[in-house]
Amino acid sequence: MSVSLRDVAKAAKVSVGTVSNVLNRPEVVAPETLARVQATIKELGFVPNGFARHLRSGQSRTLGLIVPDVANPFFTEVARGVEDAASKRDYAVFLCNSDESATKEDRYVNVLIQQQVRGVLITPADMKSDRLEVMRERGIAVTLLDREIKGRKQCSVSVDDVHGGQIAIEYLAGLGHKNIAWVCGPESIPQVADRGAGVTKAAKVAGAKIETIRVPLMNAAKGEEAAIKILELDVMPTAIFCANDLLALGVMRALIANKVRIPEQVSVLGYDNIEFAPSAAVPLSSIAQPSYQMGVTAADLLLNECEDGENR
Amino acid sequence: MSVSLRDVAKAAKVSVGTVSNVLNRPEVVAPETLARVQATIKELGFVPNGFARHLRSGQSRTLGLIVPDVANPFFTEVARGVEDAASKRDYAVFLCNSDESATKEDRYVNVLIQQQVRGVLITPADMKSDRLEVMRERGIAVTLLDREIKGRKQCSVSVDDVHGGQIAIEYLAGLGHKNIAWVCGPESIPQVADRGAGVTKAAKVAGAKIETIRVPLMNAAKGEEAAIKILELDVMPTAIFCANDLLALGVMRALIANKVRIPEQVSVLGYDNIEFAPSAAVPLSSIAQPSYQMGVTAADLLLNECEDGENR
DNA sequence: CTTCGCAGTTGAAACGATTCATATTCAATA
DNA sequence: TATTGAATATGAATCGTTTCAACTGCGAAG
Repeated sequence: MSVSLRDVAKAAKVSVGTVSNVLNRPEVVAPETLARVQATIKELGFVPNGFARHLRSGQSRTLGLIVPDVANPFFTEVARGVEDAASKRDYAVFLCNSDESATKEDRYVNVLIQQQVRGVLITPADMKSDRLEVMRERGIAVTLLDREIKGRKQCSVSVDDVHGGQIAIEYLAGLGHKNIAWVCGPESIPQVADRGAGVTKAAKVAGAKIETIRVPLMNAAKGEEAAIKILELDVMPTAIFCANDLLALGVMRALIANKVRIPEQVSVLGYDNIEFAPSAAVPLSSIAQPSYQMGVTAADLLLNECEDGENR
Repeated sequence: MSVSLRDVAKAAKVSVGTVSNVLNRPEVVAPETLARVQATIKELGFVPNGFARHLRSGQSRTLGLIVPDVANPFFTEVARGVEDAASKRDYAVFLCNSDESATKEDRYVNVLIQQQVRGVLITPADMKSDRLEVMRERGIAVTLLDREIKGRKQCSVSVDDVHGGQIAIEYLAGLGHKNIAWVCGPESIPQVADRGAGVTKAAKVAGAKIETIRVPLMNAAKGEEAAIKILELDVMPTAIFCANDLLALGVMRALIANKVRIPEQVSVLGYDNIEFAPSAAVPLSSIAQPSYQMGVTAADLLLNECEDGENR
């Protein structure tokens, strides 16, 4: 059915080895042979079989990218960065969605191993598993995205979330706010914990009072709930800092429904600066993360590791 | 380095054929042999090499999904649907982002052919190319997503956009609106053209007057521009229907900035019902598309085609 | 007139699975 | 006891590439 390298060789009256050279090391083939073989390839519409191609060397030109939520604009931005960087170096990317579920994550890790990906970029759903170890052992390079494991030799790309939390509070304190609500998710998410640490640290320096409102999930609906809790406080804060933009959008929605004017009566600050933040009816201020750049950096780091290993 | 089927065979003291059977046709293997081999597989951490695996049969268990924009929530929803349906049938999905560029699309089609995907779901950037033909010839099943090609035998999944446009106008007319603005993108996008046709048709029936505002791109910034144009009209419409939610969000933002109250003074209706529509500070009404379901349906359709071909 | 080196080319072996015709075992039947 | 057949297990051939040692010409050096 499909045209094989052998067919090309026969049609161009050369050996299979020569056709392979035309594909992979054109500089060693005599110019006229090269031209003739290339013409034949085009004529027959030959596309090399990726399976067989790297079966021998055991090396593909594909990467895996496992994110906890493709629907989160933050991660789609990261994915674009990864994809662009990979494309530039002629790699293709398998984008996988773990939905924060360890089970799905395991499934995908397995699929990626079967597909013999060269490396994997992952934001792991949990930090305990030995998944990463398993991949390492198979010689698959792994880079962590937006999550870090202390005490392990392991590439990772993440931003300084402690610093991010600090920036936020410093910004609000600079506007004169002394009474700030901090709306966040579970402490178990490292980013939340880090941003929280930054908040505490900066609040102490600025002499601001922080009221922490913790919700179990970081989406708009939970943001609304958080806003209700804030409205019930004895002393209404003058500013609200949310651990991500979805929370912030929910908070704003509930506040507006309760006739609270933003930003006149209360300021709201988000985190991530997703594409929709400025598109909200009341534009949301937000701490930006260099999401696209994180993707690019992570992919480059990973590919460097892959190709380093090659020359050893 | 990596554990091969042969290693497992040796360790379990059976032949390679038996190990292969354990993997693919466990019912023909004697229970105790089965157990022993499975134990060995687990012990050695063996994961079959996908390349070699389907080299023989020429059939992988992977699909490709090419969308014009992963950052668009509509497409991420579709992607989730595709992924879930594929997972259920034990297929993995390569998610590719063409950015509406024919060049990137070509690149990905090639990558997918090399990866020997079983089938491809695609929302083609342009309708002229012979990409689809090329894949067909190689025996790769193709299903169109949200775009249709007339006069070709070709599976496709899309919603009736003419009907969608009609529904929108009927809804607004039912609320008493007789003077409606239709904010849309270029006529060259089939969905826009179809929705426009529905708008015209329903307006005639309802006796409503339609003012068409056309912008070159369908994002929030262009929505703002459209709103400015609407404010400059001699007769201000009482309702605005936008070709997608991003446009609608932009329109709402500009209206609010100009002290127009929604929905008291003017109603705004979007299309797609993206996740952020209800999260906007003024919740946006929107014509829903069954995006997730479209993904599921398309994937099932494609897989049926793939597996049909198998039994011929 | 050898010998050497170089550029180009060749084709068999290898990669790691699946497949399938063949072999083995063992119990039931003649 | 001999024959048959069902249930299992075997292992060589195969898929489409890459790799690499060996080969072929051929001009230059000795």
